Amino acid sequence: MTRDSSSDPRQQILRIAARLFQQQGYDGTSMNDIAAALNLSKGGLYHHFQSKDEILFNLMDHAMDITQERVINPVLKIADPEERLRVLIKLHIGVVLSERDREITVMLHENHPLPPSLRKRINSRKKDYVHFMEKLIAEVQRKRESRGSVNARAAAFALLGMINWIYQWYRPEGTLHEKELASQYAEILFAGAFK
Amino acid sequence: MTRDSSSDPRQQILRIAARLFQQQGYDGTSMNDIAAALNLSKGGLYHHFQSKDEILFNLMDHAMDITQERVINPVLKIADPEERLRVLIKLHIGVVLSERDREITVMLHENHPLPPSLRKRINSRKKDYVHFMEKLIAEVQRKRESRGSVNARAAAFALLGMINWIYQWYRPEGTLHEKELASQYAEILFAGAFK
DNA sequence: ATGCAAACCGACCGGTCGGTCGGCTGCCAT
DNA sequence: ATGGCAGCCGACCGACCGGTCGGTTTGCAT
Repeated sequence: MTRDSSSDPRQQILRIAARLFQQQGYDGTSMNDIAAALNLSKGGLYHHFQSKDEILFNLMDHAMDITQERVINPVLKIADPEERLRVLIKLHIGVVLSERDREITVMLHENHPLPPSLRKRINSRKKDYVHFMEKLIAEVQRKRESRGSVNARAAAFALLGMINWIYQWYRPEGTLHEKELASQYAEILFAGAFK
Repeated sequence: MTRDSSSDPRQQILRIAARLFQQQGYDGTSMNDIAAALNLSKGGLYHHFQSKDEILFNLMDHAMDITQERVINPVLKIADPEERLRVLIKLHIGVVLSERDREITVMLHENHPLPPSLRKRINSRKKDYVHFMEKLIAEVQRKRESRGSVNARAAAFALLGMINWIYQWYRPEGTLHEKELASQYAEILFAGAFK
């Protein structure tokens, strides 16, 4: 198999880089750090990637792949819009909090000036996701015959903010955990905080 | 007047530094950049601040001062809890979007490893703010006799996320603007997106 | 006018960064 | 056996970084 991700050196480099970028930040992580964590020399590392920017771009692109596969695709199989939205919230939170998918928080936090063309490709994928959320919310609104007092676009950004901000404060040793967080956030979006 | 903020060189340095940090990031801005923007040499700049870290700390501390004066203090004058929460949302959004107060977004985004003691002071002020929000939400819940199905703490983090995330996507030339954003977000928190 | 401290300059330092390069090594097809 | 090439090493480069320092300018109190 030519696509074994565990042995593909590029995939492995991205995994390690994601961990380091998340822990120390993009600027705070040198190419030497990455190479050393892989038991590799810097020269050896440059055999697989042409630049640090290329690593960051592929990292972020991979983060969007993860979102596609672990959030969007599963959700698309659900027929009922309301249920679809609830599951989306749960899965999106799961991905943000996942110990494994560190690429996600790197993508959320780092807005390093990538070369414009690469930057546009990432931004475009992000926008697609917002639109997906917006349409889903609008669909639920239609089905619920809500008075339309809330703009679906604003609601999408609100939901995105709630969830994506979690990485800024979440600590595993804290009192709030993934499961309740998902149900709480869903409750807020569906009925507000004061039902 | 010894406390004229417009002529106090330290205040002016912080203002310029905030603008540069917001535009280029903390690591992407050199002490030379800051000095040049002030028509100053690097040596001259070090006459006012001992280190780059000291600038960042004072910037963040100032951001918390702004939050105190422009959000918390005005809100404390309001008697009715529900009205207090609505105004808090509006004022907090105003501060995040303010062209003038760039310190806020720098504080939101940069989590550069400050010396632990300084870091703790900032984190402590942030925590105070979360607690303030949480208590206010709990107060509204009590007054509304809500079924308590939503945890006030989770709601506080959700609200904080919605608002603080705005700087990540907001563009002045876009369709969503400050005023509607405030009313939309208040509506979502109070009654959900599907009333 | 003069003394003095705050403000400032610009050259400089050690160190680190992203990135380069010439050459070595081990595997695989022929 | 051998040619070729992906994978890798480690020494190296120029640029730039945060920070220092000795000396000069400036403005104000006396």
